[in-house]
Amino acid sequence: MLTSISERLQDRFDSLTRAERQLVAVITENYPVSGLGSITSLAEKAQVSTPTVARLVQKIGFKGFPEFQAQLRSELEATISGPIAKHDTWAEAVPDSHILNQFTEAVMSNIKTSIGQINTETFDQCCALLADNKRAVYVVGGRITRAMADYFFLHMQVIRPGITHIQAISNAWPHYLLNIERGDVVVIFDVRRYENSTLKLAELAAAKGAEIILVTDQWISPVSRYTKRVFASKITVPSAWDSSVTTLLLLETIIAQVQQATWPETRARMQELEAMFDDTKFFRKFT
Amino acid sequence: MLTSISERLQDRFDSLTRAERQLVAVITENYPVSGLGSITSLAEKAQVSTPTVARLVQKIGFKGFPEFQAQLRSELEATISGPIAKHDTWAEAVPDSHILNQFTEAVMSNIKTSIGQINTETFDQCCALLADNKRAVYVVGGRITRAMADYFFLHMQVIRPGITHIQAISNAWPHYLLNIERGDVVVIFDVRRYENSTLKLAELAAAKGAEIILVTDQWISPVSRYTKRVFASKITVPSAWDSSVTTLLLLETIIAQVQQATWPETRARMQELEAMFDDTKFFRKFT
DNA sequence: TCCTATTTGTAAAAAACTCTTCAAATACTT
DNA sequence: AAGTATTTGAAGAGTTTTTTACAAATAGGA
Repeated sequence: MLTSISERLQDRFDSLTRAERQLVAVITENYPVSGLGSITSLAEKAQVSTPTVARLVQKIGFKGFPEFQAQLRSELEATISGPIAKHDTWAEAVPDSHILNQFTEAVMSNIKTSIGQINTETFDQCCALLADNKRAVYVVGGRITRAMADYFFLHMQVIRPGITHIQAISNAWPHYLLNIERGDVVVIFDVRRYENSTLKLAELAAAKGAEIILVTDQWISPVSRYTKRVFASKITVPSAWDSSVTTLLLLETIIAQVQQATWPETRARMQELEAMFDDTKFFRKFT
Repeated sequence: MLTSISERLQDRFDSLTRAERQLVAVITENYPVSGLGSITSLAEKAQVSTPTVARLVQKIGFKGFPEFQAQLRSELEATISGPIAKHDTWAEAVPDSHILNQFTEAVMSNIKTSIGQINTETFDQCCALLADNKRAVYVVGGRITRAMADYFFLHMQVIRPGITHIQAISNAWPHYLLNIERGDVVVIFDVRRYENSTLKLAELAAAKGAEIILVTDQWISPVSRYTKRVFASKITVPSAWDSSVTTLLLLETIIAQVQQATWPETRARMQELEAMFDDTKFFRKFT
């Protein structure tokens, strides 16, 4: 296996010349950042000439400076990224090339990117809106996002009263709009291909003074023109389809947060539900 | 004080254009290493043109790409001299203690554990079964898993004919059973609290000689007594609720794999669907 | 539907960088 | 101390990278 650059430099240090040692000292001192600039700047910092640098990297086995730098970058990547990116933990059981691995890696990366970009203030504000029982909540899903909207609705329904699921795709949605009042919350799901009916619905809801929360993809649905509360998830994966995993993660986090905020009031609802399950014997006893 | 590049990018994210957002996603994903190569390689990775990169860095206040890179290096220097481990991408923007972080970390860990435990042979076999058009496929969801079953159904419906969604909770399911034949595939979703009707349905389906695929949680539904094809996901998170993220990831991977396996036959179906969308103008043009 | 504004990429010019050549400087040997 | 071998940097050739100018494509509005 290829050894790291700093190792190679250390190994050959004895056989190097004065100018080269000077150079190695500079590279090692602030490793590996100092090697990431231009060959010129590195030479200047070490007070040697550029040919000296070029010769050194060739000496330790690279075709040229750019190749040396590329290696440096890839080492850096390995250093910086945590165990997740390196898939050390789970790659062992599954061959790298298997789709399970490829897919999981892509999803992990999507999650990291998307969650990192979320503004926590926006997040907290949205949760506060959803936890406010005085505001009615409407959940709007489209063709693709139907399942996500349904999942969100299902949980929120247990947590709080006054929640309604609107299928933006159906003909019935204008009727729901009649009930929307100023201050109500409308959670809109819209990913590519963005749906015209959803956009129209958003426009009307905004006109009625509703607070709109938009859950969308990295390309951002045009619904965003009616609200500042936007959650954009990265959804591209090695598949003919887009991934909803990041979106689901976001939803579950929102659910957890709202649940926590409303716990005192929700507690009773939850217990009632539990009791109902026990009575009906609809479910098996929790194992 | 000068703000960091990733901050600058995220601050202005809303006001950026499509190509620029693509670019930001790539930069952020493997930050900051991806920005340390040439402008050309960065542009290629993000699938945008080099001028787009040049324009973006100017937009966020640099004279040119080299200056941008210099700043990136100096940030890196500051980061590296400190604890490297702290550098997780999402940890920068989100305080450690925030629920977004706790939740994401828990989910990541669930994913790692669950995907690692999957037997690739079982996985491949299941995909092969689902890709076989000669077998009818039935998808069975319960109360909690309804949304997951629906999501799976929605995608499979596009990929292949002969797929049916059964709500195990409804009264209608015995009728569906009549149609099940030897060799048909029944995909059953069952997480705690395991539902009696689902178990009964599995028993009957097994008696008719159906191939059962079970998607369940870490405690494994009793349906497992009727099949060896079991996918168990870890679903515990810091919440009053269980997480479905890992399950969804599994489903999407199966969808991707089946899609790939049946591509030649599916291609036509997909194109027809696309054409329909274009005709109906139901959706907006993909941005 | 057409028109305007914006966005995006192509292509070529400008700039920067990398590498090679060669001669001067240095170190080493006899 | 002189000769030889090695090391080093200046300079420029050749390459790549960055930037700019402009035209095509796209989106949004009338």
